[in-house]
Amino acid sequence: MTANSTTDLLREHNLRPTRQRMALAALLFDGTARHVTAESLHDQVKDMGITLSLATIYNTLHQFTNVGLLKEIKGIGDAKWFDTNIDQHHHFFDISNDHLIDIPASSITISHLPASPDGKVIDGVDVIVRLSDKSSQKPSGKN
Amino acid sequence: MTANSTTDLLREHNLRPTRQRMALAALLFDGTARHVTAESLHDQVKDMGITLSLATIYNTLHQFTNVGLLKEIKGIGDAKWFDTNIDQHHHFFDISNDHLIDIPASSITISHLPASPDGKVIDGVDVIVRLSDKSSQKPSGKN
DNA sequence: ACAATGTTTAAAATCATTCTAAACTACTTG
DNA sequence: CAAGTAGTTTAGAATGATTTTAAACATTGT
Ligand SMILES: [Mn+2]
Ligand SMILES: [Mn+2]
Ligand SMILES: [Zn+2]
Ligand SMILES: [Zn+2]
Repeated sequence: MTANSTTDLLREHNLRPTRQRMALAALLFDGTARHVTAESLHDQVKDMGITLSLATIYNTLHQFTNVGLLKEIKGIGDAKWFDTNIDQHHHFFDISNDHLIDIPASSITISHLPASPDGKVIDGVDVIVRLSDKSSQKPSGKN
Repeated sequence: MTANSTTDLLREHNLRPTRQRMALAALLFDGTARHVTAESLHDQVKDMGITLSLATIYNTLHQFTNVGLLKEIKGIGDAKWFDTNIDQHHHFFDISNDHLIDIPASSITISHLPASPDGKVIDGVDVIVRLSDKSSQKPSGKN
């Protein structure tokens, strides 16, 4: 991704192309699916020798989310995650290394969902499939 | 639920029937399905005129979880929830009032789940169906 | 260049949760 | 019923993720 297309991306979303936002947008929107936390992103930019405050990371992640460039995922581990895949989809969550893997909404079928309570409407469905290592077996009933 | 059966319940799980644990167990294990956070439970006992510290609520919720009397639910709102329904099941989450409603695992069917990555095994599947009020429509494409 | 507005940042604040260590209570033994 | 021991409760401090504040700084339009 060129510096120029990153500038355009930001401008198209009414965000000034500051040094900080350029760095983060270049990292995030390189075309590959990414799942980051504020901390993981902070560490990633630090590793590239770029210094920017954690508050800016939070600001920027929220701004990107507000303009529809990112989606927020809650309920994974202790921190909030941000997802460059903004399509409605689900996740594998590998608890052994805190990694998220996308599951396209189309590759999962949920049937027999009970009717919503009266006056309520379904806003969305989130499926999280927890993964662990084959070796570290869950304790079974008898032992 | 009698005071005595609450005592027995605690003893069966090697927990001394203290005043605090008796009050919490009586509230939680009355046979109805309950979803609580530490704060909501704290407020509930306070309303009954019982005083006990938030640290004790946390301690007790964890102890009850450890002995299998409760199940912890993560990923709902900002706080941890504890569930008196310890069977594997799913949830409706009403975002307008922060209420959880159980969905029995048997009343939902998930098919076509992609294969787990190599060396990984499925540890569990959590489905959260977000509910909102029929009136408060989500903004649609055109308006 | 100038003003206006948007952005970044260090530092403080917030909020849920956990930890610490001292006071207290329940259970056991004599 | 002591007294001892182990388990429990609690206030308050600590933690960790996130948000807020307000002052410095950068970008944009004129
Ligand atoms: Mn960091
Ligand atoms: Mn409270
Ligand atoms: Zn994703
Ligand atoms: Zn439940």
